[in-house]
Amino acid sequence: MKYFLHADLDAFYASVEQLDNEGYRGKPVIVGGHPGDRRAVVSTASYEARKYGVHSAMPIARAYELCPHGIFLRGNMRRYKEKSREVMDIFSEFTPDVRQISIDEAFLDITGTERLFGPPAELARKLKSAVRERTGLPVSVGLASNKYVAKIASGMSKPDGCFVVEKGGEENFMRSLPVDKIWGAGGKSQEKFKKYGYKSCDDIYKVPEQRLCSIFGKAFGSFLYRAVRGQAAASFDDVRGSRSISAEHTFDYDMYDEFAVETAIMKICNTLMYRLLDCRWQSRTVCIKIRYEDFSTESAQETSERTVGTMNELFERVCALFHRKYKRGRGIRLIGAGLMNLETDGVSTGELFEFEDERKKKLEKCIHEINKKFPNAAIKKARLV
DNA sequence: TCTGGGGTCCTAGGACCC
DNA sequence: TCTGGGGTCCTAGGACCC
Repeated sequence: MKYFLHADLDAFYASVEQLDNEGYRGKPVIVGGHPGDRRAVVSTASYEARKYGVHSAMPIARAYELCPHGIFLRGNMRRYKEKSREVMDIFSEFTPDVRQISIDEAFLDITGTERLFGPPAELARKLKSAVRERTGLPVSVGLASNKYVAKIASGMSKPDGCFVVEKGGEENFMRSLPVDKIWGAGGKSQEKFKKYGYKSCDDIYKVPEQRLCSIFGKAFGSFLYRAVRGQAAASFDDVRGSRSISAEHTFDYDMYDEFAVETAIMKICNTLMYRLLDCRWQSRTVCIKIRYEDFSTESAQETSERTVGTMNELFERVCALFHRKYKRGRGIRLIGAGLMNLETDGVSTGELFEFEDERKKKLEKCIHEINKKFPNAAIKKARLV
């Protein structure tokens, strides 16, 4: 019988800030931007800030209205990644099977660890105090016989808690919950639940799988059927296949100047290319994303025979897509680009790099290495300065 | 108060092949 | 003269997560 623990750091970015700055402790900390940062949103709000109604994804301007005396910070990803690493390392001391699913949470397969750490609840207690003592961070924990229920359980235990779902109790546990606790059912699905009169998971439990599938589509219908029964989601344990990387930029003001948009695209391609070099993957598919002033969003992608070799090539391909897709005269709110269907490097598609390309490729690698070693030197294309 | 950035997965339709 | 069914790949858009 399998047993899983889901660990989730509480208000992670805000907690790190409070750890690093004594003056922030016990105060409402809001990470995401400064008041006055146009179009910024809340990334994380400390529990003190949540009391004022501030929450993730809320515009900073709104958060400032609700909590004008709050401490507003832009955040420091490098520091958060560092703390995340420390925590994940501690998790690894409890089981070799740690699956990190985001910067601040992970699943631990703790099947068969009883002899070392005692029963699951005891292990959870030890894990929580190890994280607290060695990193200073609070973590919430959920325990159950599958990952899905463990995840829901940790949510119930927040903040700084531990929630155990006993073996065999998964179904009753799920049925007792309101539909807004279903992980994987967001705003659109909640609206649909309302429309059909589903208030609790038990309401959904009573609906036949076929009917759920006809209402919500095949995959999501089956997912719901299993979820309210406390069963593991099928898609949960498998290895992910295709991967992608992307970068985007929201302009402070809607942009009408195509040259300026191209410059933004160049910056984005620059970032993407270096990230591609870092992860040592390859891609033949590039994509563009345009969000207009009315928030409507369009995207286009194109797959070619050739893998993307240089920053210039990427830039040209993304620009071509942009000009094909862009509806002239409309204000652009956001521009983004990405590389999809990443394949492992080395299984090279035998591209015929011309001499010049090979040379550029090497040059880009060198510049990247230098920039990594000397972050302050920042070698850039003239257009990006 | 207008709504970030970086991802994953699903769906539906079209092209193309057998 | 139009027509079937299945499989795969690609594309655009949408939902969702942290």
